[in-house]
Amino acid sequence: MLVSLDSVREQLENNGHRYTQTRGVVIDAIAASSHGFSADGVYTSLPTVGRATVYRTIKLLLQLGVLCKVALQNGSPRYSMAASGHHHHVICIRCGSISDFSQCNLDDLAPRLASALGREPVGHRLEVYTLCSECEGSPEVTLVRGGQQHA
Amino acid sequence: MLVSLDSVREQLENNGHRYTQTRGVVIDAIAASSHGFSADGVYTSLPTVGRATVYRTIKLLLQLGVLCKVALQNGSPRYSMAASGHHHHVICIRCGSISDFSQCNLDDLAPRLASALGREPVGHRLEVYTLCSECEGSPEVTLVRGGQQHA
DNA sequence: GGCGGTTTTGATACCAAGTATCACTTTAGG
DNA sequence: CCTAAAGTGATACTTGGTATCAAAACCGCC
Ligand SMILES: [Mn+2]
Ligand SMILES: [Mn+2]
Ligand SMILES: [Zn+2]
Ligand SMILES: [Zn+2]
Repeated sequence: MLVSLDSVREQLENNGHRYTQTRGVVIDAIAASSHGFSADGVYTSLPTVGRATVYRTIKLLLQLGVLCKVALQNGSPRYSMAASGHHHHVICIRCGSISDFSQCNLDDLAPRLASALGREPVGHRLEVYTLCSECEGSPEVTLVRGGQQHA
Repeated sequence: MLVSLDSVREQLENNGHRYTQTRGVVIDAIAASSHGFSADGVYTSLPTVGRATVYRTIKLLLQLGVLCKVALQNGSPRYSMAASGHHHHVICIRCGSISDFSQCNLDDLAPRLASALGREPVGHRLEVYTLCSECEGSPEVTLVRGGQQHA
């Protein structure tokens, strides 16, 4: 929803990949997913698409920068549509929903680290865990396989 | 090496766990490991100890705060002895060696995020990837299964 | 529309990093 | 030494993902 499907198509085609029927199905499912979906969730929601294809498509979209891969606090991987530019993620410890942020003073983190460490960072990962506003009041919901999201 | 084995024993016993023969063997292996070891590496280095026990022991040491678990850039998990206090990790993208840092301006990160997000962070993970000084010059070494370390 | 080369797909098998079970062994303590 | 509790390890299972490879889809060209 939050990303133009046509732009994903362009991303694919501009990089020598085809926008096939099957990829369209997967991408539609991803676009309809909540932030913080699992690969297995996409797979089980699409009985017509093979497991390998779902994982391959997600990997491709990661390479193209269309998706972000993040880790829940327990390490379990989740995906969400990539915001443009460098950013990080806030992840709900209960429902696994993901939101982006970039407004903090992390832009100067890299140079600070460079001087502190005497080496150039070539990348970093920052994930912040919190209880999202939807989850704050509801003590019932538990994070389940596939990533439980709010109704 | 960098941590007192006796203190690990105390940690265990103070928390109602036994310092068994087997745990001693695993902990010795871990203490002798370089920073950034893999569970499987410990397992295969100890033919007398069962796989489940290696993983269980590592899990226990994580719970006790004796070990840190970090992720390589590709997501593969590695472990290292925990420094005391809140800190983060610098990970070599080539050899997987891990060092700690805490001196950056990340202490004020949490409150900044709290106000930026309107929610309290309950935790965060920051991992910085770099090429360690040992790896900087050597174009040969490749990161292999189990975590290739410097000789 | 049909051809043919390239890409993609999906079933299957496999791998990596663990966890659940459960009978057996250790251990601490009396 | 006996016993109850804790720990161990073989085995099977799970989750997340990749390698293979024959079959299917795609694309440009005629
Ligand atoms: Mn993102
Ligand atoms: Mn550490
Ligand atoms: Zn939530
Ligand atoms: Zn290195």
